Amino acid sequence: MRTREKLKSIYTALLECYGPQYWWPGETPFEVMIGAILTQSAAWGNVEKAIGNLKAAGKLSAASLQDIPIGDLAKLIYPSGYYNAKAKKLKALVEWLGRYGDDLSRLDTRDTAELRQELLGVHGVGPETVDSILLYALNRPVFVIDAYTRRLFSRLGIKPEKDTYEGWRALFMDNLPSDVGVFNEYHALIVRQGKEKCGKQPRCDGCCLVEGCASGK
DNA sequence: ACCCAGGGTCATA
DNA sequence: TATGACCATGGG
Repeated sequence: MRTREKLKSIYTALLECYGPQYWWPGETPFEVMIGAILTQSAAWGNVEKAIGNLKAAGKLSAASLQDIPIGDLAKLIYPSGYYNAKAKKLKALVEWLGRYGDDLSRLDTRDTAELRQELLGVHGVGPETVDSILLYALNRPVFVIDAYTRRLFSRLGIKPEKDTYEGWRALFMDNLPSDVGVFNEYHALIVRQGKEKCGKQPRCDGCCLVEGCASGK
C-alpha cells in the first residue's frame, strides 16, 4: 500500500476509535498562541493552571503581557514549569505581535511559508511551536510533528527519508490533502492515541491500529 | 524514588 | 551539524 493510502487509513481508524478531539483547547487565537509556548515539554493540566492564573490576573492579552514585569509574569505561569524561560519566551512573542499592533487579523494576508520563517526567528518559537500556532491559532494548513508522531509512525513502519522535523513534516504534507480540518484532527488524534495506555505495555502505539490490542476498538 | 509531559536555546566539538 | 546541559512543576 502506498504511503498516501496508509496515512489516510490510519487517520480514519483513529477518528473512528476516538472521535473528534476539538483542538486546540483555548477560547481565542491569542490564548492558543500563549498555550503553544506554555505547553513546551509540560503537561497540559499544568498549562491550564498557568493560563487560569493569567486570566484571573487580567493579563491574557498582548498589551497586558507587554506591560507586566517579567518576574511577575514568571510567577503567574509558575505551574507550567520552566517559568523563567517561558516568561522570556512569552515576552518575545508579544513583542513580535506588537509589530502588528497586537492585531492578528493583519497576518491574514501573509504567505504561510514567510510567516513561518518570521515566527521561527522569535525567541522560544521552534518548528513544532510555530506549526502549532499556524495551524491551531491562525488556521493555516500545516502539519504539526511531535514526539508522539515520530514514535507511532516509526513503529508502524512509516518514516521519512530524512529523520528530521522537516522530513517528517513533508512526509505528511506531501501525502495528505492540504486541509486545515484534517491536519487539525490528525495531530490531535495522534496525541490522544499516544497518551492512551492499554493493559500490556505502558505505551502501546498500536491501539486502535493493531488487532487484538486491549484498548483497541 | 523515578519517569515523563502537546520543546527550545545555547555552548561546545 | 550534532550532541548534551539546562530550563522546573506536577501527576502517575
